[in-house]
Amino acid sequence: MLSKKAQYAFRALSTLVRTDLQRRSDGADATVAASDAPTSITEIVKVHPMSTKFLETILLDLKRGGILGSKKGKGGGYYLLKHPDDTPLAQVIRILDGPIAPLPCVSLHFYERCQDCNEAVCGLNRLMAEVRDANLAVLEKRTLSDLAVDPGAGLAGA
Amino acid sequence: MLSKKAQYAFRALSTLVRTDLQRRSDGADATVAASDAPTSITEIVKVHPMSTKFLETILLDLKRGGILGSKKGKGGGYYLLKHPDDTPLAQVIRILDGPIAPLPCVSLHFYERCQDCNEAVCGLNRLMAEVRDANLAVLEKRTLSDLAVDPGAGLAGA
DNA sequence: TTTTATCCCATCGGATTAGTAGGATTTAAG
DNA sequence: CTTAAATCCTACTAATCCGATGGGATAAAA
Repeated sequence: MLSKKAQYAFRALSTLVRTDLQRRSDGADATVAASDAPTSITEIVKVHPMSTKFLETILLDLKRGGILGSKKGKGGGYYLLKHPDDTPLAQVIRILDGPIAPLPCVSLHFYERCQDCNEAVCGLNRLMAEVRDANLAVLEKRTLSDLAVDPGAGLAGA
Repeated sequence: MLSKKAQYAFRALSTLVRTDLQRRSDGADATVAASDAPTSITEIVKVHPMSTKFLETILLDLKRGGILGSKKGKGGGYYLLKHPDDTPLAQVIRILDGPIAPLPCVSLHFYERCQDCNEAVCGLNRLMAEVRDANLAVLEKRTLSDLAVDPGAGLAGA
């Protein structure tokens, strides 16, 4: 299960994505830099009601994780460092919740050798690696862009 | 990540599965009932070193969950209620760790409505349902039998 | 100089997890 | 009938993690 941290992160990011895509279409030809249109925590909380202080630590994590940039002082806030297409959901989850794999011994980014079991011979290992791959197939393909799609378009029958 | 409980459960189950398959091939034509060949906690711990008391609570959970049967008293122990092919890994995980879905609002067996977000319109919902389905594709297909396959056979190149 | 922000660190209560303790109950065997 | 070996049951505990909060330092704009 995703932690509250990750859930809140995705909500906040959905707002940042919409802002980012707006900016890209308005200021065509990149006349406006992302760092010139940051969104403050206060603004995000207005859209997604949650603890301001808690969101603060989350956005800081995302910044340290290389997903967000920030601008301090009046008029400051956070902004996406890359195009929303270029940040897979997996990256967000790893920053806030750690491993995606169901076992440390099959984790790609947080690997730990397992005691009491020979990985080459352990049936569970192999199966959980399958689960990991199934997860990553979705989480590495889907990106921040997918968070912000307008559900009014084309989902009627889905 | 799987809890220790679930990990231990899978280890214990792998032993029970091997015993079960053995019995089925030895006593051909079902001359021996599963309840006549139970495996005690003591025996399991000999194979998989872990806290006896902790394993006790785990096997009790699996019994309450409908996966194991038990026989009390001297010579007693636990045994599989069904053919190993007929217990998907998903069932074990749900008993010990609860929901498989990454969010309560996309869980099939542990559904909870999410506050602060309209499910029909929420982008995260849709994506996490995808993740859930990817997980279940593996966890409902793979069964206890897959836990106990002999890795000596046919995995050399895998 | 004031206001509005991010940044940083420490703490805190509650929940969960992993494991323990002690005994009641059941069954087989001597 | 007694003993031994097993499951069953309830409660407890220690440690960790999670969600959240508090107080301030720093930076930038007006």
